[in-house]
Amino acid sequence: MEQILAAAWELARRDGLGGVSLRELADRVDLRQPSLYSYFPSKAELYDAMFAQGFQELVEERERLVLDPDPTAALRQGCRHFIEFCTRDPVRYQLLFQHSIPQFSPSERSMQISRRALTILEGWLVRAGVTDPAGLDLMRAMLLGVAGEQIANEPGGQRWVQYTDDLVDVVVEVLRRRRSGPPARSRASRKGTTNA
Amino acid sequence: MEQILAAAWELARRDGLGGVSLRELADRVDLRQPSLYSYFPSKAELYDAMFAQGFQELVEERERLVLDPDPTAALRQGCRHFIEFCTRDPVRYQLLFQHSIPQFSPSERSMQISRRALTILEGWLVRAGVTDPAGLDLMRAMLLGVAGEQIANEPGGQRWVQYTDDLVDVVVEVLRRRRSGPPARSRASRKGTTNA
DNA sequence: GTCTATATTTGGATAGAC
DNA sequence: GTCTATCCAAATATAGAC
Repeated sequence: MEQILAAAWELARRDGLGGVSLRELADRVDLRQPSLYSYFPSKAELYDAMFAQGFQELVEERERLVLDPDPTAALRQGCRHFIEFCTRDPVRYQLLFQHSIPQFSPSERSMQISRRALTILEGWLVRAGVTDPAGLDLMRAMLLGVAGEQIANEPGGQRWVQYTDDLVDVVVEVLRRRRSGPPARSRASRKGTTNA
Repeated sequence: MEQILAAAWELARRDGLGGVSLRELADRVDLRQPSLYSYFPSKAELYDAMFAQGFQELVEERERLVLDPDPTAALRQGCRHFIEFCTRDPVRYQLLFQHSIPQFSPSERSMQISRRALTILEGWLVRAGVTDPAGLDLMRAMLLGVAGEQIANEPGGQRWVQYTDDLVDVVVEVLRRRRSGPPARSRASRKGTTNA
């Protein structure tokens, strides 16, 4: 079962997520194709297991991180790890963070694991003084944006990744500004906001 | 031909990009399936035409924008439009900005159109005082991150979109800091940088 | 350019014996 | 749980007449 999942990841890395075929998957683990149905009632459930496993890995790696005592440094560290986690395995990134397999949507059980990962990030943010829920949204969007561009345009490189720390700092700063600063500028009250 | 592309987009929105079938596409335009091969030598070329059309739309919409005289306001405006452009049509976003059809990669002709779109964004940045090439990279990453999260988690909503202006400010701020600040802090020289 | 007819491949999934 | 055998559906693509 573990072997099946491992082989599925291998195939996904070679042929793309959608290109995983149960026939070849069975071959890889020395089974006949129908035998896979003893493990997964459908292909969608295979994807679901991969999804759960991916987030499980993220959670475990995050729990294993030895974080700096300084909360801001710890946050930077956690964010760098996340970017590295994404770029390390683009296919996993695709399954976990892009909804690129239309016939699959994660089960409730899998969603719970993904929420555990999110909760950890939230903890880092709170400890760094970011309590605004917007902080979580912004940070996620930013990190996924950086990871996505890095993967799409320069897999394995550093061109985007190198800015992670700076981006984290500034996002924290913006959120701090929104909290303490002048009553957050609304779109309407700002100069030059009209579109088209 | 125009009709074929329009029908293809409709199908893509309904069944996903990968789910576009030439049979049904032919039906929609009152043709038999093999007749499509008079228009496109392969399905990949159909995707390529859609890709080119999508970026063509972006370029034209950008050229039609009436921008604020203040360069920073104009930049924000352009970025807001981009986010709106992405969220308006998630499938188009997927084809243009995620590489989610493995068997397709854009032709040189299509890439040229996409580069025209990028050049416009670059112009906005330069006029707003961002000349560092990293500015373009970061801005793209941020915008795609926001659009992606918005589409994935709350299609049609504003939860992420509302931070667009702030993110633009973040990017500008990061670049300003790197330009003027102390000789850009390297990862190694910073406190608490060790991972794991 | 468009048609009919068909080739060819490849999926996921099921039935039923062992 | 695993197998053999098979089903069924769907897809892209080609051949050749009109």
